[in-house]
Amino acid sequence: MTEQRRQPRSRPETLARRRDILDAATEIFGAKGFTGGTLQEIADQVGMTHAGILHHFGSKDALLLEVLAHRDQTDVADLAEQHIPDGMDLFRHLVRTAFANAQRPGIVQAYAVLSAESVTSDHPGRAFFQKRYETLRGEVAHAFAVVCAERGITEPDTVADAATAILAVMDGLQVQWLLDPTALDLGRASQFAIEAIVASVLEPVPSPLAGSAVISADQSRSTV
Amino acid sequence: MTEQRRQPRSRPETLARRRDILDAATEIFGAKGFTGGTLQEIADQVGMTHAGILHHFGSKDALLLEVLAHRDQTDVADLAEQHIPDGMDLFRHLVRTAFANAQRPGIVQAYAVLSAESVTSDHPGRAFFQKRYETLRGEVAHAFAVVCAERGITEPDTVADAATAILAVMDGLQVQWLLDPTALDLGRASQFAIEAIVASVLEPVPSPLAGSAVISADQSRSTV
DNA sequence: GTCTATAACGCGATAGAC
DNA sequence: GTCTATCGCGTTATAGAC
Repeated sequence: MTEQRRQPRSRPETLARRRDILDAATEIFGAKGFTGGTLQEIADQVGMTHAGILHHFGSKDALLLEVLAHRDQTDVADLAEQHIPDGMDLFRHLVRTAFANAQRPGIVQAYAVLSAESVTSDHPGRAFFQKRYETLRGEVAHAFAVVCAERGITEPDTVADAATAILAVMDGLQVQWLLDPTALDLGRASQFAIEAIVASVLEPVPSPLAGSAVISADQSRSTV
Repeated sequence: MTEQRRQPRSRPETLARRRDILDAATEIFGAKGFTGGTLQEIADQVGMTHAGILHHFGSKDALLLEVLAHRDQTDVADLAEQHIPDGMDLFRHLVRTAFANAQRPGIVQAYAVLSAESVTSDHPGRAFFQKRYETLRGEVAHAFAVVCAERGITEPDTVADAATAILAVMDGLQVQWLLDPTALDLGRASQFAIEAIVASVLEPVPSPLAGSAVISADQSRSTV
């Protein structure tokens, strides 16, 4: 994150053309995944041939990496460069984002599909998402550190788990929502879960599951 | 779920061969996704040609559907048919499952990759995952209803959001864990999140985010 | 900078021998 | 039930005209 904007490109009209391609690629990769989407479809959408796209980006892999970088600097610009909301404001920002995401299923699907696809062997987007999650976990953990410093001490493990869990629940809710938008209210469910996690960090509750050995990794077979 | 086991197949050795193919297909589809995995790779793994696989399953799409059905009836057998843990026991079961999942990344990856891939247009596994999540949400919501009846009344929306969120956080944690197994403890983080969500249903806390308009879907640009 | 043409390959699926 | 062979198509990528 916070990469320098590289601009070694030449003509101004060329840059606009590249942006058209990036937008089309975001849509196609989001709709069909990276493996499923083809240069042909992207080319059709911007009105050129697939050879033209390869002229601009060199290869399909390189195109994906530029799509991810471009989306990130467009979408997270205000969060990463401009002003990172801190402390409790970050959690409010995340909730607002979840409500906003409900209005743009295309972008949500692109991230949901590509992030999960990236765990497959030698996927070109894997390093990007590894770094992305690492950065986001750090930002959320920092917000927890700020609010915890105001109130009391909290276990480092708890903060780490909570930060990971907040990102996880937002992602997981998106997948369920994409599969069936009528099954849940994306914003409301995200707000509920984030508040639950934040609250349990600020005021830890005794485990409601106590009363049976829970910790050991036994031979349970269910996948879920 | 709770499908009748269909056994219109003939020879006993053929059934064993089919099972070999299903296991190999689970591994390949899990490692490379449905679109990315090929019949050739699956065939190599069981020592035959791709034509042989098509003889048994007819098409690649049909093979995926049988993989999903087979995995489901194998893994969730005890949960769905035998004895569905109820009330608080279900949440304990989910936590145990998360710890157990940390010992079998292959299966975890198969579900993570295929469920996210299934949101893409006309994916053959889409209906399966829609139904799967619908069923799981129902089971978790029922567990909430049981524990709520013991203690007090809770909003239906809250129960629905909590049920969805528990499944979501388990899925989302799996993706982050697959991308970097050292970044989080899958079982511990799942337990933390599930306890936080269950606790906030049983003893609702005033929103820790209060103090600023949070609800409205504004023009936030961040994706997260 | 975009095109046409083509190379080189892999895919799923089918046909028919054994 | 498994094989070989092949069809037909789509893919990424390259070469070269304009």
